[in-house]
Amino acid sequence: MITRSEENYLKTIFSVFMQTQNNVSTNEIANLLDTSPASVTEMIKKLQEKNLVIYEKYNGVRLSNEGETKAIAIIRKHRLWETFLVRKLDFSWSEVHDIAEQLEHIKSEKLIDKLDQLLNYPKFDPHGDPIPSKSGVFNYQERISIFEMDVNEEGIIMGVSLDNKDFLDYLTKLKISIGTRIKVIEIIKFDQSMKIKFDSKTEHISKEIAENILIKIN
Amino acid sequence: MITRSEENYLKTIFSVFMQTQNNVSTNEIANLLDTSPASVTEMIKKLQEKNLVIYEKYNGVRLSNEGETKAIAIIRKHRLWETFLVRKLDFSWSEVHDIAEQLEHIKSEKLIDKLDQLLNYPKFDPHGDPIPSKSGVFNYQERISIFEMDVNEEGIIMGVSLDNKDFLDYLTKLKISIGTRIKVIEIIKFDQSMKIKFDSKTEHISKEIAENILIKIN
DNA sequence: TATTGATTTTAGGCTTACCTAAAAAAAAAT
DNA sequence: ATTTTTTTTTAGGTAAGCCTAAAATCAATA
Repeated sequence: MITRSEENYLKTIFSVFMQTQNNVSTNEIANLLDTSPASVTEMIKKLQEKNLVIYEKYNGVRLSNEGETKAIAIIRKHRLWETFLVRKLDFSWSEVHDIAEQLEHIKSEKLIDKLDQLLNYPKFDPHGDPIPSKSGVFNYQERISIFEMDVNEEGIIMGVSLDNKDFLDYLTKLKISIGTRIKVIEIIKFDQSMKIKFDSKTEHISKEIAENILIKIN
Repeated sequence: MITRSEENYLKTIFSVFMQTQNNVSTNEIANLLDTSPASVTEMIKKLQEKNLVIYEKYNGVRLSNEGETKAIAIIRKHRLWETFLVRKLDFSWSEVHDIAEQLEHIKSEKLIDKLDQLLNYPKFDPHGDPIPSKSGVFNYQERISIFEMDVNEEGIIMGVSLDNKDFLDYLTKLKISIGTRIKVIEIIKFDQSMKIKFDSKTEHISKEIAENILIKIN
């Protein structure tokens, strides 16, 4: 049996490894899970005992195949629950993260299969992140941030790289959501803020905002 | 903050007290929660510290008003989730108990409110048990077991008093469900088994089965 | 290359929720 | 009314998952 805490470690190691493709450091895990490095070392040893991670002292950790399978299953559950909360219970995309953090630990394969079916086998969650299939396959979509776009370039918003309530609420206020087609009008050199056009109106967004909105280029 | 384990104790104390109207004994809680009497004593003390129970050594325990409010909220969550699983995810009534045992501990008032709304504020769960309202009010329904009925008496099935998979699967096989109108045809003195008629067919059920099917008398 | 600084691990503790065994109290039976 | 049985509590222990402080190792720089 895998505990809730172990699941959180696996999920964290998975997502950091995804981004860096490098062994994940003790400190980084500690920061992300808001715990002490000492606790992380301890837990990593336990996960190693269970053959869920590959670990060498002072050299960071990465998931074993078995650990990766488990991590993907948790991410699948998290994203399916988020999709359910938004689509069926009318939550906004800024509210669902914390609830899904709890729901992702519910143990019932059948429940997830039925949820998947109810939602008609969604490929992306409300934030535009891919939902792995039951067999663990992700439907990746090449995306870049608005910040990486040039003046006059156009794109369709495909997701966000930050799951923070204030950020998402601000996007909602601007009426920016997944599927919105945008065009870069101007880039202000001084602070790297950007003027963008969408739905026939122009808005001015900061660098921080631009960096966290992801688009697919045509 | 109230832990998952504490919630399970409150729920257990509540449901036993409901049936007996007496202080609940340490042993009984231990049996129901499949734990040792010593652990129960320990936990009860903790709940007393938190003002969730009223306890006197060697004299059993009952819930305080605050404890009762908490217990009812958990039961509400459990029964709403069961209703959701059956109605929206097509689970059978025999499958939902264990999953709801997990889901009932999810902490989000808004989630429960939205679930309640999605299900159109149900008053009874799939087993015929009342779902307390948000304010904690139960919609009681006087019920007796088939076992208490006399020959030729009729009634409508309103629920079951046992949430056991084999029992519920058997009822499903017999095509007995909530709403079914039945009539007692014969009572076999020897083993107290009963012949009952419903949907224009006659079935023979044991005492154990009859005791756990609840009807409302006309 | 030696030293400084950052990271990681070890050592020893704490809390929660369990446990068993023994003691104490209550209830039942003689 | 005393003894026996049952129930409950106390005492002392365990594992999981966290902690801090100190030691060990690694990395960076003089």
